[in-house]
Amino acid sequence: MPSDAEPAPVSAKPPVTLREVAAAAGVSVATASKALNGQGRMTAETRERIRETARLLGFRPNSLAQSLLRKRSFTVGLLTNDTYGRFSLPLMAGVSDALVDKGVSVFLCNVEDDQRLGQLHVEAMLDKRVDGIVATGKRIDRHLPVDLSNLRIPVVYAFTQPDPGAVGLVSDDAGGARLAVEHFLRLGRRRIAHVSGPASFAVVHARAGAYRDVLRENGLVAAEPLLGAWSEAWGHDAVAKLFDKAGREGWPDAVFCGNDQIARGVIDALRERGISVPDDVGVIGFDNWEIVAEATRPPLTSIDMNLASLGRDAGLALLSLVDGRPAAPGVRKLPCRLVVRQSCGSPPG
Amino acid sequence: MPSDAEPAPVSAKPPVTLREVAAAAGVSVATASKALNGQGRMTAETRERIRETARLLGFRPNSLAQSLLRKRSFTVGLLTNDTYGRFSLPLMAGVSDALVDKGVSVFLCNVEDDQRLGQLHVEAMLDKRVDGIVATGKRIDRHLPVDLSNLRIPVVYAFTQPDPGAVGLVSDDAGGARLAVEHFLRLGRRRIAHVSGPASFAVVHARAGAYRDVLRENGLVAAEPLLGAWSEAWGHDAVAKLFDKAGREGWPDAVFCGNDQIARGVIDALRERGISVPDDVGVIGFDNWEIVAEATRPPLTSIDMNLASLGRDAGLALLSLVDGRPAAPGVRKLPCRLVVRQSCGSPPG
DNA sequence: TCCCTCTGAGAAAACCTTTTCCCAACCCGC
DNA sequence: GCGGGTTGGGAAAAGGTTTTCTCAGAGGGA
Repeated sequence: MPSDAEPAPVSAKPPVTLREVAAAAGVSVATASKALNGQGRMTAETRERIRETARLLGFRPNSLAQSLLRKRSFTVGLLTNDTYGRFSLPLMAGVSDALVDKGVSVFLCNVEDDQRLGQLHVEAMLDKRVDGIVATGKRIDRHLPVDLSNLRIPVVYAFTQPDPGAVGLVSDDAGGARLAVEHFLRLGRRRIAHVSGPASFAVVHARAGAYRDVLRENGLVAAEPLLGAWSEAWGHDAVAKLFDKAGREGWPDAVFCGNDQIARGVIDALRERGISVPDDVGVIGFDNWEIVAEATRPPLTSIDMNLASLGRDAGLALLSLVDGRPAAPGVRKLPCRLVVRQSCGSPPG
Repeated sequence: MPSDAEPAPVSAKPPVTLREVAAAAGVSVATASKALNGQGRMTAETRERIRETARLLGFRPNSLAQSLLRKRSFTVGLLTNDTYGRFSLPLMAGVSDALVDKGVSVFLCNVEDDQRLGQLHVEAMLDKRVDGIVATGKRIDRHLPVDLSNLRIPVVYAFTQPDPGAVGLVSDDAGGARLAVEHFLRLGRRRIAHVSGPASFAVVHARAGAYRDVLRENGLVAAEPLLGAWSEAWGHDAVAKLFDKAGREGWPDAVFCGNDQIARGVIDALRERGISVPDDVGVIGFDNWEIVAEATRPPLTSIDMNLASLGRDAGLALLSLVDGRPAAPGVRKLPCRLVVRQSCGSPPG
């Protein structure tokens, strides 16, 4: 067997180093480095020759060595406790998106609600010298089970409770609720009910507050919000409470729901009662969880929290901090967006 | 103002190095390193003193420096094109879980279906000297938009189409379908229909094949599977096709659905027709997407693909390869699991 | 011819850790 | 006291890159 037929074990071939490039180009590593980075002074001819050599050899600088020297790893950690990622994943995608273009990679750290796991991940990240951390979670009003307050590196909190004095980004839930209720009002709806999740969630109060405010500003009285669970079943129950009573004229003509699952339950329960959506009652959800919103009959108008965009902003804010540009501490609220489908009908006339 | 009141800019304090530990303990860095790693020979007293010093100073070895030397970064990349992560996220959590305990961190790389983005992420990972890559996606029968076939590092494919000769892990869809159909048979159901997704998906054929096989093995004739979309709406339509015909005796007494959304549509459509689930018809879904399966009325029995466990296996397989232990190439199928809820009823009698 | 300045490029330190080799001192038996 | 083995610990190289400093030579003016 001719020896050149022997398949080279690909995995054994080490990456080409700067030293090899320099040798091939007949210069020192210093010159090679400078040539590739556009630093130093040399003839254009020399620089181009080195660059060409590097290209030919497929040279790529060892990021580890660079990081060691520059004290910047171009790496950040993304901490989350939202295993099933309904909220986290778009957010994570946003963070990653914003950073990959700047050559920054993202460590995924799922800490569940486990202190030990959190500790483990944070230490691993610190050891790997991440430049910063984005902390995110499934609830805006809860801390992750880790203490990030005394780290040597910047931390940005996105869609989770920030430490005091830290930089946090969350959705503007009150603003989102406003969009929903004002949409109803524009459509001529006047008897607007609000069905939401458990009182233990801060967002429930933020949204209910805005619901009341908008109605009051328009000279209407808000009904007491119905608080329950974040589930379809609660949507069913709420409809029973709202509509199973004498006097059709007392019925709401619109229901603003705390999330899309509740809205789905509401819509299904209304259909079962022969009440038409959107003709008799308009329904708006929250979260714009497409897979749910598009499966309701009719498809659900909903409030989108723009989580991907929130993630991008968080990524950029972190980068800013890493680069030493100070950011205003405190919580910044990012606007929501109304996504109109068919559960509210058209304006009258 | 006394100078000690001046708040030290926390972010400026650099991490403590081995050199500092050595100096504080009055030994050389070599000795310090050996003391902390349990290498070399020295008096127990010396070793303990160094360890204590390190603990006091909060020394943590710089992973970058270690990686540079060991040519192992204890870092892997996780490539996915499943932005909304219904399948990816449990899988990713599994990979991360399996690896964090071994000190290995995971780079999250969302490539959408974008070649450029894929290229960008792969190069970033290679530059950062990841030890290996787990590739995953939203479809078992599609490639990611990146070429991973000639990398210097090992690659494991999980829940996505592997390159020829590579190591791949997927769910055993045929086995899962078998579990479902056999469950129906155990419950005494005999006229079992199959409603599934588009014919363009490989899993549709795998599951349909197993459906036919099990029925044949039991001396029953399989109806032609109804192929459509992965949606609730298609579940509704399919029920119309199956049940809106003369002769109640021709109706199925069980429907095996290709995913939980279809199953949900089927259950809703049956209820609207006054057909009882599970009394008249049993329904089984696929994916065990809890948020859907638990919201159907009655809650949906479904097939779980054990994706978290698949992710763990993929992580461990990759680690194996990284450590130089060869793995059998080819696709390994991991068993699914039947999750019984209330949509199939109890055994007769 | 001499001195000065500028140009192009290299040597070496630095980043932090691990590991190999080496050395000095000590103990033992003879 | 001496040779040999053992013990405790240090010096130095290695890993790949960047950056600062240095230097040789060329060019120009007097």
